[in-house]
Amino acid sequence: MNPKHNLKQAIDSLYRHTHVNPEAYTRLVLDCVRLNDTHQAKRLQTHMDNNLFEPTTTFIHNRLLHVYANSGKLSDARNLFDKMPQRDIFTYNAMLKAYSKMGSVDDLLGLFKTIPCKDSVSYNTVIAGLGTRGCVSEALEVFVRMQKEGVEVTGYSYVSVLNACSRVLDLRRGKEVHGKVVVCGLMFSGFVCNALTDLYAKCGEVDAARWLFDRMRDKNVVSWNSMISGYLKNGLVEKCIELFSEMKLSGVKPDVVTVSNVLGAFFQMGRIGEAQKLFAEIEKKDVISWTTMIVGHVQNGKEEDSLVLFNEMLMANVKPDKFTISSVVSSCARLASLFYGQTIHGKSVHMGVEDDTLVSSALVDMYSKCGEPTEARKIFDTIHAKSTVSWNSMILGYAQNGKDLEALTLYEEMLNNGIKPDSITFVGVLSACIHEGLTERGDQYFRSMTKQHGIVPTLDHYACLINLLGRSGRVEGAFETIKGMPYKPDSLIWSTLLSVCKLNGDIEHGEMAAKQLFELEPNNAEPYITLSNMYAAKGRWKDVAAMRSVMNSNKIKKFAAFSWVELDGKVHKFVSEDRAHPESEAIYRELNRIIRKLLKAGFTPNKNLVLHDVGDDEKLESICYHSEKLALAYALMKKPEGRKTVRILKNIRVCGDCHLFMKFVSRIIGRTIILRDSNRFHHFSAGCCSCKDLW
DNA sequence: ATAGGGTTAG
Repeated sequence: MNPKHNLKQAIDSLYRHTHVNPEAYTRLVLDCVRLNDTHQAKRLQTHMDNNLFEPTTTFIHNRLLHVYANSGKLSDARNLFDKMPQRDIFTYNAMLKAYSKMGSVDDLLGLFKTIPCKDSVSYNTVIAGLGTRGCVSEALEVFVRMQKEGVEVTGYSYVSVLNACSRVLDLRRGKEVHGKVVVCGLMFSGFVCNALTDLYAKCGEVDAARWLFDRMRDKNVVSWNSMISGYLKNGLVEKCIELFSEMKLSGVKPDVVTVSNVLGAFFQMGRIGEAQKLFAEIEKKDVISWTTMIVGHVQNGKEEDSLVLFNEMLMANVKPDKFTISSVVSSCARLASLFYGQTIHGKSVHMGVEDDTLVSSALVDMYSKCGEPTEARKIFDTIHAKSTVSWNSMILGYAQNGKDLEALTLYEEMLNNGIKPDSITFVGVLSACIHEGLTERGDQYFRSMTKQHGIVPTLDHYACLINLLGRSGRVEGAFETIKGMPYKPDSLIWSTLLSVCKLNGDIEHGEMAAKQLFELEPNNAEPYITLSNMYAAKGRWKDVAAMRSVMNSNKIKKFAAFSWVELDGKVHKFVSEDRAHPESEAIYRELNRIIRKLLKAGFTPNKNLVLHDVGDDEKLESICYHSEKLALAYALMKKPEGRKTVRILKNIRVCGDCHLFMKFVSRIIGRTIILRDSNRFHHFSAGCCSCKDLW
């Protein structure tokens, strides 16, 4: 029947006897090895200890050690190793294996030094262990030493050392090893050739990899996978899919690794349907293929589907790991779904992965993007070994939520803790300065990047600087910055300039920025709308009309705007002037009630923010029923009582009228509103917004 | 008498 169950029963019966003959132990330990069953191995060892059984050879203990080593049970391995009366080369090699899988590099090298009679296997194990930790020079050192000491260098040695090189993309040293492989005549070994193919592919020399691949006599599934993943890593997505077709014709059966690679290729091309079809065809779906599906959906803006997939994965009894959890957490972040985010947070705690860098920073990001910087901070404070990534997530979280001074304080704290800031850190720091209007301080931070931290500013940082200068009225300075950049300005730079021009009513520079954007992104309606609104603000209706006719003749469509709210775990989506919701009538009644209340309190809709120069009544109509207002009305209607915060999400930037509207609602109706638009967070409370009216 | 070390995917 079930071999694992049989083993358990055999060991159960062992426990009913006190005297056991050595052959029985030998038989059982071999079963433990065959099934790699650490649990039964431990029970077996306990039984031997309890009965003071002292084996005459090292064999049984060595096999137990091997089971522990192979399943990463480092402490069990170490305990057994420490109390073994005699040790031979098999003992040492098994312990080396345990360290190379789990322990520190120091432990690994420390043990290696003490081994009295190292053989080829000892060397190969250490080289492999060093390689998986990215210690290439150490791995190479051991490799050289083994040659000097006359230990036999085998295919195993070459594969391990090549793997070390490819892990850190060290092609120069990899090529030296390649030379040695040729001299030794090991080019016909499949393992060695696969490792070489992988090395060249990973290091960006796809053609060299393909050359080797084409000359391989017996390509196995790993050969194909190495080449397919090489194409994918180098962005040759079509080649990757093409080779997959060739593979199917070759008669080598694709496995779950092949499919995971090809899935990645389909997702990169947005061919989601094909990815789903391919995924459905794999019989044995593992964590990685599920996670690839989840990540692929998130990358293609299908966050809800990624959560559905996550559920299906759990139903299929595949255990998620830290990669899965961090990607579903970021799915929740992008959806700003506090409900699911908290559920998955709970799951991560249960799994014990919440302290992992990947997971914890995703959690900090999730709570921040749900407008909960205080919760984010709680997570941040529990992280044991905070990495640059952890600090970055929290600094950015504060900055996104209008807690700009907290962001800057945290940055100073980061420096005091001796953590090195990186390029991302400064995006957070600079945007905090922008919103606080700290022009001088921001400028200093910008200069400190190169001077004190050796970080080359990217276009993102220049965009922050332009924002910083522009918002303090120095549009000319912002423009000079663009001219002085070591890069060609991209659309981000020009749209940043355009937005500060709008703030300053600087039509001259605004037109210049818009003109660049028209060329860089001919289908983007944003610059047309912004420029048009700038003209409208100055009453230049002729120019407004001209903009509209250009948009019409070039068939430029506004990006569909929508907002959504999450109520009791269900997402409700609205578009402008939406009548599709089943409770539409009630929603409009509620919204009109709110509008009347606000008008009495002095709210004046800002009619200049409408693109079309239509009649005033019509303007009012189209502006009053923007999607975020409908979402707000729905949320207030469904949750009228209590002081609960209303959270609304919007896929594009909030307009000035809606912003003013929300401020009024927070004061007159007395509810806190968190509105996340495509750009940042707006916390409305008592008539004020955390963005300080700059966005 | 028995035993060990290596390649591919997020």
